[in-house]
Amino acid sequence: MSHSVGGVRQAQKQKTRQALLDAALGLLEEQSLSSLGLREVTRVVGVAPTAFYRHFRDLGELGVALVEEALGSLHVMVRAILAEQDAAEERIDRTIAVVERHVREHPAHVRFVARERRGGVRAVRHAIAGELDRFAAEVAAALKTQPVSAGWRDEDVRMLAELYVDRLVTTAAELLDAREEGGEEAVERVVWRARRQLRLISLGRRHWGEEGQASASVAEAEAESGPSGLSGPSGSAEPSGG
Amino acid sequence: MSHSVGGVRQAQKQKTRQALLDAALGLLEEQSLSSLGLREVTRVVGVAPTAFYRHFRDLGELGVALVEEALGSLHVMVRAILAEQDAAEERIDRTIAVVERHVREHPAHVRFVARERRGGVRAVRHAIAGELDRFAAEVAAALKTQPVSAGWRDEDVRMLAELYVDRLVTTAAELLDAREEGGEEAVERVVWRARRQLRLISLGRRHWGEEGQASASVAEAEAESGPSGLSGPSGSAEPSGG
DNA sequence: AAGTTGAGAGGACAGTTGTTCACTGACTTC
DNA sequence: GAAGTCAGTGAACAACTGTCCTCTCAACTT
Repeated sequence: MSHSVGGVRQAQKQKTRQALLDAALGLLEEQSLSSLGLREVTRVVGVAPTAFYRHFRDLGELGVALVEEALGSLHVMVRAILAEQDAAEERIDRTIAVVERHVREHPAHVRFVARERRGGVRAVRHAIAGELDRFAAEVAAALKTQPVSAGWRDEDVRMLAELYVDRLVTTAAELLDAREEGGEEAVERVVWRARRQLRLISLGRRHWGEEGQASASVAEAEAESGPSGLSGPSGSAEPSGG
Repeated sequence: MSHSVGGVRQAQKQKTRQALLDAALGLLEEQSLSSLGLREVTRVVGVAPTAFYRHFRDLGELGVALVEEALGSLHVMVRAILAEQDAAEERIDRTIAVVERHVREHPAHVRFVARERRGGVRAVRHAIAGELDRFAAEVAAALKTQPVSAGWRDEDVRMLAELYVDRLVTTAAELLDAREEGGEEAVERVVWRARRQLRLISLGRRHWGEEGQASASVAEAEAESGPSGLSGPSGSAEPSGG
């Protein structure tokens, strides 16, 4: 048993590594990553500043690790939402309930992602963007299987998924703010708004294709270029060469 | 002329104050407010660190001033969008064009708002939230005058306005990222997506009321409670007492 | 013309920061 | 059981931070 990669040694290392992550996450509740200090983190853990380097090159690297931790558990969440095959209305309620639960159980993670998504550390921004991208891809795949998506172009399903994901992240962040600054009343207001907005989006979705994609001829022209080609029918039309 | 409040004196003061704001805004392109240093700012301007205190108590106060500067000009922008009475499709194109222009002309302001909206400085977060709230109110007032909004409840117009505003802010931030990290192609992708998402929302808006507000009886019950009361019809119903 | 004001300078203060280096000693391997 | 690995230590480093105090001197007031 003691032959393969070390046992107690690596376990203890992982333990302090996790302690560093936890301490950082705690400190990040009231500041942003780019202002967080290395010593500040090690002080909370109760370890020498130099010990930090055994685990991360710098705080940016720790930040990226935090992203994985925060958004990894999120993939579990989306499965929960997409698993059930409810009607549109119940699906919205379930979705929001899951978001509420997630915010309640992982407030620091939610705050971290919301804050650092546009934060001052490039590597972390990219890590979050990448993770949310994977997230959107999952949602898109699930949306595609639903009857409402019949006849939809893949890029359109994807743009809808991205709209949903962004809305959920935003709602989670707002929910968090409301929870600790506005009280029960503010929370209810956020929930109410999120529900209605999702309802409206879902409504737009159901009527997409009827008249949403402009005229038929334009829709055809677009079908060949796609999202990466040009910006479609508009006042400021781009050349199709791209 | 020299009788009333000072002339040259106050003018010079305003000048260095503006220099401090500009310097801070520049430095904030690559870090967040909570990591910005007082000395860092004064060094760029070329004044003594202590001079800072003549204008702001601390960097948080400077941040709030930056919010006003950044979001003040934004109100002009919304007037431009809402002024024209185009058809829905052209309105979307015009809107996005205005956003693109704004991002091109005030990139640092856009980045600042996007970053500090969920940033680590409470006072600044609140300032941004307040300003975006005023902004949403303006949009709501404009939406209300449009024929499509006939029969809409005020809270629903407001929630739509907030959806639009959030989408525009997000789009501006994404546009900025794309512009300086992804090249022309990435910018076009963002524009394409934003256009489609607005289109879908606008579509949902046109069909709101047909079936969007659940059943009639429930819609009635909601009409009395409103957004601040409780969360309306859902699986996890709240008591009406609050 | 004399007196007041206040923006900014400059020095000094105690703390804090990230990073380096040689070190210890419990665990792992042979 | 000897040898080696390596997570964590502790001291020292130069650089930096925000804030305090006293000072100057141009612009203003009367």
